[in-house]
Amino acid sequence: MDGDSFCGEDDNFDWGSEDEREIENYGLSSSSSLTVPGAEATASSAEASSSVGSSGSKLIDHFVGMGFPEKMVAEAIQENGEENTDLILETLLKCSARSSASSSGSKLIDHFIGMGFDAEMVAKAIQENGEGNTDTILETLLTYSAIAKSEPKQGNTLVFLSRMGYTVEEASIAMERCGPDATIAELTDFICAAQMAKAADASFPEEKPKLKLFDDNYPKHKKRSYYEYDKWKKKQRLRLEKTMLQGDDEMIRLPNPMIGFGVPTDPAIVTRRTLPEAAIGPPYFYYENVALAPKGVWSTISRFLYDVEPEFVDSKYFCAAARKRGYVHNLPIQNRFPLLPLPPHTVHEALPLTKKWWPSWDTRTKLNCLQTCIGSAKLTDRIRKAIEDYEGDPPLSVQKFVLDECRKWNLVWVGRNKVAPLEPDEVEMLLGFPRNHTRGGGISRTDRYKSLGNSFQVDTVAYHLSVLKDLFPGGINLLSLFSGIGGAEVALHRLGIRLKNVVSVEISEVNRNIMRCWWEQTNQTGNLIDIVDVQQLNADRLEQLMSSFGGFDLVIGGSPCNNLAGSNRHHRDGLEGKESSLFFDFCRILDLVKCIMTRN
DNA sequence: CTCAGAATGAGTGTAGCG
DNA sequence: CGCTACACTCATTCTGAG
Repeated sequence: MDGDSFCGEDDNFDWGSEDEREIENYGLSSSSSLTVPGAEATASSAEASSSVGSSGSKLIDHFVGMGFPEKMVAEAIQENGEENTDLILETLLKCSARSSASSSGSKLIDHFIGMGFDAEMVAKAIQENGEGNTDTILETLLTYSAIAKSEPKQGNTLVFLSRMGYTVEEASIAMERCGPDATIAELTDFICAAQMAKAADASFPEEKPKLKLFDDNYPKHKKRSYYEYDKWKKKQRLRLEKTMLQGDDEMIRLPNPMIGFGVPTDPAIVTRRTLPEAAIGPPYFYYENVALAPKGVWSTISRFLYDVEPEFVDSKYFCAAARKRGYVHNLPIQNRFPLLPLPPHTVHEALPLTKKWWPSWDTRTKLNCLQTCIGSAKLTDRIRKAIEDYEGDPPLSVQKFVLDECRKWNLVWVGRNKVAPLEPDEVEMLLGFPRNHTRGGGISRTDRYKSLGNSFQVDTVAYHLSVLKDLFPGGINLLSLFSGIGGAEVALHRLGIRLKNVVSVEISEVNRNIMRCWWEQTNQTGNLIDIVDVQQLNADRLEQLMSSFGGFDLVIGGSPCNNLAGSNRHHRDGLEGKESSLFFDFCRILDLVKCIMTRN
């Protein structure tokens, strides 16, 4: 069943190749020097690898315990020697990939049980889906376990890895090998090493390697198994190794001031940069997310986006509200220009009516980040009551209370002793959207705040995208992922860049309506295609779309920040969180677009 | 059912200071 | 350099009113 295009028929695998040696060393370096994230998992994985090799039989047990047949293990050990467990594992992976098509039902059951699912559940799932399709079996199992609330962590990890494009088999083996507490980074690196071992099977000199992707059913198996991908992963891994060896020095640090490669008011010192070769378009891409994500997240994002260094920018240099975001893109950075007219840069300029009521002891000139929730009426009432007892300035303690709340909720002064949250249209204006962009059409006030809070700051993004105007005088074809209320589209439109064909992927119906509305109101001459779910966007669909208008010039999107954002008390799970892991769909789709573009 | 209000801190980075 | 205090954060979940 498995296409296994990277696992060639050639049995004469060169175990001494350079790649292999890197893999060989990799386990050691990763377990000895990975400090963040997940020191626990590292410890357990180091323990696992040191516990084997003490005796031959123990070694066999080890691999048998991972689900490999004893005979296969024995042969692999004979072939590679006892010392090198990593090489043994590669051999086993290779062999089991080959024999997976003929795997027996009981082996399959064991396989899923080994993943932590209940035996009865597994049997049922296999019966339901047949033995052939492990993917659907897994989905069924995940559904069961989601219902049963059993093993949510493992289930999530598997879903996550599968979303990244790995097969269930690869993922589950990695999970077994790295232990239950392994971080996603460790798991992906493990899988990567295994894939590279397999990729080395394919002879190297081919010049048009990616074509294999399209001859078998890629989207069905989601396997990212082509030469360029492996090359890419190799670079990523080398970089990761380097970062781990050098410790925290290589961790991505936020710039201070957060102006990226420059802002209109503070031109950059850096005007040139050298992009990694793999990052160079077409297409151009532009990825956005919150700057203050948990540690390690931006390293991973950068690593998955061709090692491009993120550009961290605070939108307070573009408008009257802060918005600290990281942008990973391969756009030129010379000759940027801002949208005109320049938006107001202070609260007083943005909201002139507040100036009259603004007390001298509130020294704010900028608002904090515009979020998805607003302060309540009760809070503003408490603040009024706290202040109105005093003739002049309230005591410092009261001032502090009021200021803290004002900063936390972005309250502004709208009357004597009266503060209030921003109105939705004020948020629209601050973010660079046309007035009433999100108003009407059946959207509630709460939803407006939510959609706006999740959006781009248009002036900031437009500044970065402005370089496209000269590059594409005739307009661009745009693939907009996680479009939301259309921040990217609005930015390009305001830059005067014609939108020829826009494929917009957005799961929220109200947001799609907002976008469609804007599209029609602004008399666009191009073509807008809606897609609901990024996960529907597979190779077939992309090829079909791209063949009709000849590829995308720009792939843009900010994937969900839910599990990265500091405001999230409940599920700040990092990139492997339920929503935030959609980042890997951005990567997957960008890779596909890149592939299709280079082929044509 | 929708909608709005209220309660729910941790994680991270930074400025200041000895 | 380490320490401390402080500031800030594209949110989720529950509850009650209508």
